[in-house]
Amino acid sequence: MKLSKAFWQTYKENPAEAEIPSHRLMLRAGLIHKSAAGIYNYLPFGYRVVRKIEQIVREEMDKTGAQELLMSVITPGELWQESGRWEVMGDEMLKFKDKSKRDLSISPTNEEAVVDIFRKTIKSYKSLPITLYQINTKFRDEIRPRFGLMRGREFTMKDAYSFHVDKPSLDLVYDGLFKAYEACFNRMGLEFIAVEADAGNMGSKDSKTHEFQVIADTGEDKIVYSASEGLAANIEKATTKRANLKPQLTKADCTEVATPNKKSIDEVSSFLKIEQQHSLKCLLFSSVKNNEEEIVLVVLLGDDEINEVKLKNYLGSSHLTMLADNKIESLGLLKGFIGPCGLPKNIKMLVEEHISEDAYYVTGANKLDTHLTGFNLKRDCQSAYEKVDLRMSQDGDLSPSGNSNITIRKGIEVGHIFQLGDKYTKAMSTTVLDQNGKAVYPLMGCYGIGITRIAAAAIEQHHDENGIIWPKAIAPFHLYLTFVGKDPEISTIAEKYYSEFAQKGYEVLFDDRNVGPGFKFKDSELLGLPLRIVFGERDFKERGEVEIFVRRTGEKIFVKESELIEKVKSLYESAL
RNA sequence: CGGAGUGUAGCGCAGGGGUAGCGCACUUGCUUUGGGAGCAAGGGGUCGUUGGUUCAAAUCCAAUCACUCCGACCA
Repeated sequence: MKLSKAFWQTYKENPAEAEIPSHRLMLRAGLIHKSAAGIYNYLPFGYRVVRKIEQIVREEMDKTGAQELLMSVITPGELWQESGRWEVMGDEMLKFKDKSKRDLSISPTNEEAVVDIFRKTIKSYKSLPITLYQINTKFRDEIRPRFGLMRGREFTMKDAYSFHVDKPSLDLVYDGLFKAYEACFNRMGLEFIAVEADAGNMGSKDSKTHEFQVIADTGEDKIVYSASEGLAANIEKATTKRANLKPQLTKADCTEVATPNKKSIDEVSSFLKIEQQHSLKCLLFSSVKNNEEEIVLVVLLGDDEINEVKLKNYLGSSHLTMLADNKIESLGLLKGFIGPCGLPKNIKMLVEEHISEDAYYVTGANKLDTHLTGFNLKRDCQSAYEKVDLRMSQDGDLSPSGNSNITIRKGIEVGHIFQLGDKYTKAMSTTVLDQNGKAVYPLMGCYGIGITRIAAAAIEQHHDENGIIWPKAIAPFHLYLTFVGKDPEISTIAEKYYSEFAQKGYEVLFDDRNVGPGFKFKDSELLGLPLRIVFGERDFKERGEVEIFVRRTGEKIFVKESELIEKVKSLYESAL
């Protein structure tokens, strides 16, 4: 590609709308344009990256025996009504009507559509297992789209669905796709971790589910990680042990103390001069399950945070929110002085596992400006309670065995695989005949990769102050080639090598623009191709040397013209 | 949806009742070629939209829309 003919424009200034590196750099490097909030146009150079990512995913999927198809972007409403998700998906699903008032949606995901295709074709266990996948546009009307391609509303996803007669078959395919995902992200040169995840409302409780997280500081997910124990889990799911826990075991009477206007754990503990871990934090939640509301009191150590995902899973609630202030008041409780004693009857009480039944704590007295000291759960609490793991893991925690420290890293979720069980086949009355001629609901797995999000994640992980540093497998071109100087001889020889490299199979971006060298260098570094080759009047005419610049290391290597092709070959092959 | 903020040229911004501005980008010419060049000449705007106040509104007021950021969602 000759740059003088390319549809490409870079920007010197940072766009005001972009906050994180990938978004900024993709806009500055002329890869994408915003069309509306969370909706982007992919410009030619940006689309090349997307296509490369797609191609790697396609190749690895094909290797597993999965078969590619393409489902319509629009899914008829009746399929969603059949599975029961027309309502469940809520505002996230873009719904509309056609001219005959039929309900339609722009697919946020395709379980319903693929089950419908499946059931029209497959009738026998002999056809199973089978895995179908597509690479297609999805639309999710996110509550808050942000960070460019990182959380767009419209995005490209690879979504795969597998069908099985039994769990061993599902496990086998699941593990195969797990490995295929690892292969994809390795080929793309991404540092990632596969973590145990929360299934959300996708699968049943015993289903396996893993997320593939690209490690990056701007990631929105937290990963709890311990290499030595093979622990890697999304913080939503992770169970870890507290380090340095020193419960207050000296026997004490349960006494009321005045704590005028001291409401937070911070305020109370410093007022009473105690450690925060010797106080109890009491939080009220409203949990909705089967359309019935239940009020739940959660008791945590003072310096712990609640993990709402764990709470929601434990309660099996469909909606979970912190109880609104006016509702707390209507229960006769006082925010800031809530405690486990003297609660209204219909409140369910959950106590975090790390709270010791032998220890004495400070907690709210359910009385204005008053706390209790010397509170012991076994002795002083009248209500029944359940002990549950509900805390958010913290940096400095220990692994579940207690033998090693964990670290918390931030990640960008680029892939997620689930075992769905028979949730959708059952809901949509889809059966196949097994060996005994009996109709059974096939089990399903589903497997997503965020294609366009990967482009952003790769930049988050690989960039510097000058621009993008593409991993070579997904760079829009392999080589950037240009010349510096006015002499026509120098541009002619550069152009000759442009053809020569192209003939050898490289994708070459030839910068033949009539602009100064600084301009070319800045643009090339912003775009971030792995290698830059420069024919400079100075070096080439005086010493017959050509410069090769390695974007990732910043290294400049000078070679004789005769060695150029070999050197580029070896540098390119060894590049990440 | 709650909270905060921004809308003026393609991009980044200034201006603040009376003539629409700057830098970058763009066009033309000449010069320039190893780190986003110089000179000269140009093109480009319903100042987000609608309504109000006023002799006069980009500017004041109101409504509305869009976008960005912080919280519940997810590839």
